[in-house]
Amino acid sequence: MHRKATALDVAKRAGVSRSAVSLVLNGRGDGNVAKESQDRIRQAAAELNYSPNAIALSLRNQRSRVIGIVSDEVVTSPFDGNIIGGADDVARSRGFVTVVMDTELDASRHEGAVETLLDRQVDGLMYVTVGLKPLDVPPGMLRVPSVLANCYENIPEPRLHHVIPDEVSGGREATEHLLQLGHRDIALLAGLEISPAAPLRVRGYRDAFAAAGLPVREDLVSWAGWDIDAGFHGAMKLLDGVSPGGRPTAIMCANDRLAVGVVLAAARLGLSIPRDISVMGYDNEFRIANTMVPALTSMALPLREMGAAAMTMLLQQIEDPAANRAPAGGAGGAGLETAALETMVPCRLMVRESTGPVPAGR
Amino acid sequence: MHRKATALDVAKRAGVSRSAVSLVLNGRGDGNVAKESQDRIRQAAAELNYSPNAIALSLRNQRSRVIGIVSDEVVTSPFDGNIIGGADDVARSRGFVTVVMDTELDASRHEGAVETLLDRQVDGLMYVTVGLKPLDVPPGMLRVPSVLANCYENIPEPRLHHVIPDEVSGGREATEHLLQLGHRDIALLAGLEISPAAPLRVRGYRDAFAAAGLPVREDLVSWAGWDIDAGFHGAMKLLDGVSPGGRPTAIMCANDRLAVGVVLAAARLGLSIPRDISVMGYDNEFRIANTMVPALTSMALPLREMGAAAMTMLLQQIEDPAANRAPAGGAGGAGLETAALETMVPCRLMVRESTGPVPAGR
DNA sequence: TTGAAAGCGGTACCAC
DNA sequence: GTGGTACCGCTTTCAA
Repeated sequence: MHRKATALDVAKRAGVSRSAVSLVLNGRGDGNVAKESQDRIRQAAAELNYSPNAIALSLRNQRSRVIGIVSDEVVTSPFDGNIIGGADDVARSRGFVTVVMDTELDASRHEGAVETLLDRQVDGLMYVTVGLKPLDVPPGMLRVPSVLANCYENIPEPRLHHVIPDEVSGGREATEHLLQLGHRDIALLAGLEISPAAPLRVRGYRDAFAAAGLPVREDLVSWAGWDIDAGFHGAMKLLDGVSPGGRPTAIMCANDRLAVGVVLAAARLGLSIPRDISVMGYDNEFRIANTMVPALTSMALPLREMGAAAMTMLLQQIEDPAANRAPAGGAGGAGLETAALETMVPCRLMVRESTGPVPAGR
Repeated sequence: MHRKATALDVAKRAGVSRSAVSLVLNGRGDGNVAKESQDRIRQAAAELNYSPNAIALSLRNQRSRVIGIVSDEVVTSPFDGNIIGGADDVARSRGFVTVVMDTELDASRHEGAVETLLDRQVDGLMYVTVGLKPLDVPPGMLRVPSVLANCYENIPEPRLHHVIPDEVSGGREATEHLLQLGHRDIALLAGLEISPAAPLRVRGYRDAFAAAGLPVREDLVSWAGWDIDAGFHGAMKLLDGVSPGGRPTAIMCANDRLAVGVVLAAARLGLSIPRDISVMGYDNEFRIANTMVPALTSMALPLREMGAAAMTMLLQQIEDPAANRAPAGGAGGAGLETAALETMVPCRLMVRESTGPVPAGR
């Protein structure tokens, strides 16, 4: 439990000055320090297990090579953690480390988390949410390079870049998958209307029908909720007591949990999936979609890609401050700043066993 | 986007010295600084929006009031995030902040994460895992106060305190719940034998039978796995084609996902839950156990309590270095160190709708 | 080729 | 009651 070795300890052991240690260990030894001294320094450092004090470095260099990630509940909820995984991959590959602070959905803590991180000299900030949502950006985020992942500024002139999934085409491609299988009576359990993602997925559903020149059966579209029981009851309403000819041949769900409920309802009713009815999920939740019986066809959110894209933009801003930020309402701008970018990452269709051709005769 | 105000800026504006600023803003003004100066200092600080640079503070004070949390995959997996939530609650209430680093199950990154945190002067470290498991403690953790949550040192003389759930009594109480409902033929889908938690839950199951003076039907116990499909196939094996009199009246599952599979299988077979058969989950997974149809009776892991308990022990060590750490193999010990403690937190039974009395005639 | 010294932003001790 | 100054660990400039 000894004090950690400092550069001075290394210098003493090698019989040189602190400056020499600094130069050598930062690769600027050649031309400045004698070869012999270099070897002694490196050896002393190894023997003492020396690594520089990152705090002192940050203070001196005014940058920390740390990226702060603030999240509403990515750590504590079961969802969307891979955004952070993807972001961290990119950060590490470029010599940065990420630290995460979770505010457990308490909006009053967002700003404090940002200030805490700022006081510790983070070089950049990333805000990540569970589920697509608008965000009131904590003011501190405007003081350093920052990006948003899975959320966006809900104002006319956004100031920060953001990366979100392309929910409309996700919804459209999911629907197209079913249309291609011959389905026409495709019910939609649409999540909750007040959530930002759900209406976009519904729009994609409508777009697919429109592009195919087919009408949407409005009686088959409902705002169900997001959970297993909502899927169950939604499916019962669609299927229970309805004649085989009258019921939908496919049910598209706004997430996998709804789909679990649908599959459960179908089982209760003695309906076989996908023979009697196809079921489509959304989110491709790990260890749910792929382990259901039958395994769920689902639309995967590009979580890791989103995190990676957001981190890439952030590091770009940090390392090339010229390409920095959008005009902040016009006042004080240097005039050369670029507008805030919206990056939409496409979703990926995962075809599994819960979808199949439309039953004969339909 | 100006440089942040420093104590010197405040001092100039208030017409005093840096020392005065420091004293006043740290509450030691009275008796040292004139009331008038105090007011001017406070006002200047407010006007400049001054907050001290945490990096400089850490360097000066040799402590940061930051707790580093390293995890194998709590951030990026769907599980056990509430351990961190509970830990963070306690840390914040005592004026510390937590930062989390997730290594995504890559053991080669554990040590690097610890060193990174150590280089940033964290005052303490906590290691958190998804699922109970043994841990090779990264050596760096022995250099500052540290605790383990949901994991433990698998060696004869552990050096760090750890907090884990009481899986044996969890398994026992779950089984007792079913026994009390009159069940005797209770199947067990036991997870995976190689995972540390599963055998403990099984032991609890056996303990409950033993305490009741009842025999365990070994043909009903199987290592199924952890996922929905495993639960489904396990249940089919127990129920499909078996006469009503020959099948178990209850199925206890080592987690909720298995239970989902069991419910699904029962639905396929036209069996009603809990009328024909009771199903018991484990973990009380949020938005799975409580939203299943029927809602699952489950054994809740005390995640928040575990995190809170671990953080409480950690802060205790930090603030009272006397009560510091267990003997590290005997060498160099000062003789007064306490042994590493194991804290077991009880699980909580959540009774819902998937369990009921044993069917008449059984 | 090397070492001395300044400074990053604070705190705390010590003269005045 | 006040301000000067050393120091935390490191990098960088400059003089020797």
